[in-house]
Amino acid sequence: MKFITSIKEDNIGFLTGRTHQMMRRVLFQTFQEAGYDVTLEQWIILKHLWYQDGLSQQFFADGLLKDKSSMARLIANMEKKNIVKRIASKEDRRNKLIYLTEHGRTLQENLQRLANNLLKTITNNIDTQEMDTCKKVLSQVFENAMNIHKSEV
Amino acid sequence: MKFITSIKEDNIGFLTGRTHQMMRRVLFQTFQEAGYDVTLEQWIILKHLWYQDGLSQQFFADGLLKDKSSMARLIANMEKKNIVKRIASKEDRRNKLIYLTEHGRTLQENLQRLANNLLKTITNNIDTQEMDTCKKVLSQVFENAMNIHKSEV
DNA sequence: GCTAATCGGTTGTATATGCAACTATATTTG
DNA sequence: CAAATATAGTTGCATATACAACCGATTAGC
Repeated sequence: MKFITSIKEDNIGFLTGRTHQMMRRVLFQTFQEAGYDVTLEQWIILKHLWYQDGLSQQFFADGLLKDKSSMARLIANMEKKNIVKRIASKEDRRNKLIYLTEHGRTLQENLQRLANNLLKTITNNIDTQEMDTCKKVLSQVFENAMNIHKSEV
Repeated sequence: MKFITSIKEDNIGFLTGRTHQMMRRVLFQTFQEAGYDVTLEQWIILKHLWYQDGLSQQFFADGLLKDKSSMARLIANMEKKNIVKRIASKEDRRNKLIYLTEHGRTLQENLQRLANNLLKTITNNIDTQEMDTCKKVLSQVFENAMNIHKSEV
């Protein structure tokens, strides 16, 4: 895919979108080339499951700010790939709790390594101070946007 | 949609994704509430068409770093809404040139105003210097990611 | 000039996402 | 306690995205 410089934008919205999209692609590509069919979104879920599993779909939907239907399908795809399994909670049968499968657990080490290396490569030539500023600004922009989002409900 | 603080990440990839997603939603919501059924992606195309139309799908695909099939469907959706029309080029009959419809042209003033106001609100409390640093870092991250992307082709 | 390679676009398949409507299961309330 | 309300999840529909396979038009190479 070629990059033609004709189209330029420098507003923060465009830059976050473009950067996110490219990072998303590169991460997926990195996983694929290592033989793992795992998307960025699945990987984010996995990271949390490695830390703690047995949480509900709704928990992830709330925590990651996605619609519950988006989360349902994301998890369904992961179940299809035998990375996770869903088990209805006995305390509250509405909840479906997400657990790693054996296979899902084995992915941790390699995916983590691949992702860490990639992040290192991608942020290698960037000043730490400036990166922190960037993160701070992004967090503030995010919060501002979320406040509008909420207030318009 | 509630925000549960249980899930925290502070790596640049997660932050750009989350921020982009929220800005995308809020922009769409703002347009919708003003009576315009226009997505962020459609709006980006529109901005360039207002500047210059009669360009091919492939031009936009290259310039915005999307697959040509993604662009084809994005433009098709805009055509369905009668915002743009596609006309095969006479010089090179492979090219489909994108033109604004009358209706598409009338959107400019209001959408631009809505988007500008939104951006102002969202970046209101952010230091200009820090915003510039943020943009610089995002651009660098983007380029780094793109170099990996290209190199792995 | 003819064949091969390239290019622009479309379509099928897959993933991610959100809204709305719906089901089933709690919880709240009168 | 029964009825109303709230919650978790699923499904239909719509959008955006990418890859692969394909078609038709154009260009390159011999």
